[in-house]
Amino acid sequence: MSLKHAILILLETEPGSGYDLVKRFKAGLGYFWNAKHQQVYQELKKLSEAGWLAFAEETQESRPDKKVYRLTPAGHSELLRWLSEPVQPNKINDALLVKLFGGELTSEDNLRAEMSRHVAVHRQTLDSLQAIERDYLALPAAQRQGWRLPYLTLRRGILGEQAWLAWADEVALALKA
Amino acid sequence: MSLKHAILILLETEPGSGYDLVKRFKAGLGYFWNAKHQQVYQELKKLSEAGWLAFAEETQESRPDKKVYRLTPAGHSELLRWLSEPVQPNKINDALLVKLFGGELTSEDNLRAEMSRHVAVHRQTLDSLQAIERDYLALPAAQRQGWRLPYLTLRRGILGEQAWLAWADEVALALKA
DNA sequence: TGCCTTTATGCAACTCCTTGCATAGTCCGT
DNA sequence: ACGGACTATGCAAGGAGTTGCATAAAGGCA
Repeated sequence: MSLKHAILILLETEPGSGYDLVKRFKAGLGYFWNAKHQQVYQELKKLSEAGWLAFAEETQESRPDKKVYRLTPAGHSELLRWLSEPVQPNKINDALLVKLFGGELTSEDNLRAEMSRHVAVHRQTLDSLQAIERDYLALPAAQRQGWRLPYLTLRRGILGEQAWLAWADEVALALKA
Repeated sequence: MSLKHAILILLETEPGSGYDLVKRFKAGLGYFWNAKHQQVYQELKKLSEAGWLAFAEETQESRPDKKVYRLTPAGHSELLRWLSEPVQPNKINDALLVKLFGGELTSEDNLRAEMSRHVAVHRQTLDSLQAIERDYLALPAAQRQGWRLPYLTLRRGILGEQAWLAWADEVALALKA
């Protein structure tokens, strides 16, 4: 759906290679849009064929050559078009909840163990989001201004993870009884 | 991934047709696992071919005939196997956040309008989850016991939607300035 | 010297999921 | 009498995303 447009947004800010984009996904957008390297490369190819991106091959010494992609005017207007139209509310597919829903068929120990694995992951995610938040809040106000929208997405991550962990406490209580 | 197992869980509780399952998805599991009718039918076919489900064709008068699916012993043990092994933490793909992340390229009016559309959806979801919660809490304790695990998944939905709406308030504040 | 990680890209094959179309009788409201 | 919603299933085609493999050179560590 919007992997296309996530890529356009990242390249609009700054041109880069597929490899680059994967790293940038991990650093920022990655908290709410996941993509493996394969998908990024495939999408870059499609976006070039559609005329939304152009690339220049850069030969490098002591490193593999790379393709640096940037938006074409058509890509830019496609991005503006997409931004102006409504996006679909998100659909949730959460295997953990499927498991819990059917949890009567397995042991509570199993469910508790599963929950602690997930709690560990969510706590770590929350920690790293909060570390990013601290860095952001330490910036001078002028610089904060430029990142205020990405910061709102970060807040979504933080509030979401906190709610998740609060829920996990409820579950822990219920599974103790 | 686990649409297969969501179907196995539903049919383990009670056999049913594809059409049935779609309705049951909407009524319960649907808040955390989405599937269109096509996917359900396709999956039922695959699960039968894999030997995890068996079906009986029921001819009906004044209604189309239907296929009633139920678990085979192989399906039952596959379900137990799946429940005993860890599930992957959920990955998030949220187009709204992509849009907000790149929101500098569009107007704040546009972003505010987008947010209110989504707020409306989330408020409605929260309402209907809370209605289900009220019904659950009104049951006698003995009956509540049987639904306590599905109830925990409902709580996830409620806490998640509340956190989403709290975030939306933060966004509204930030976009006002 | 040998192994792992990083840089950098991609094919092939697959599964998962969506979209559009098709069929066909019943029941309900207007 | 007609239109719409409900019951019930499915094909065909395509888009989205995953998994496994392949290549290849540089730099760090033991």
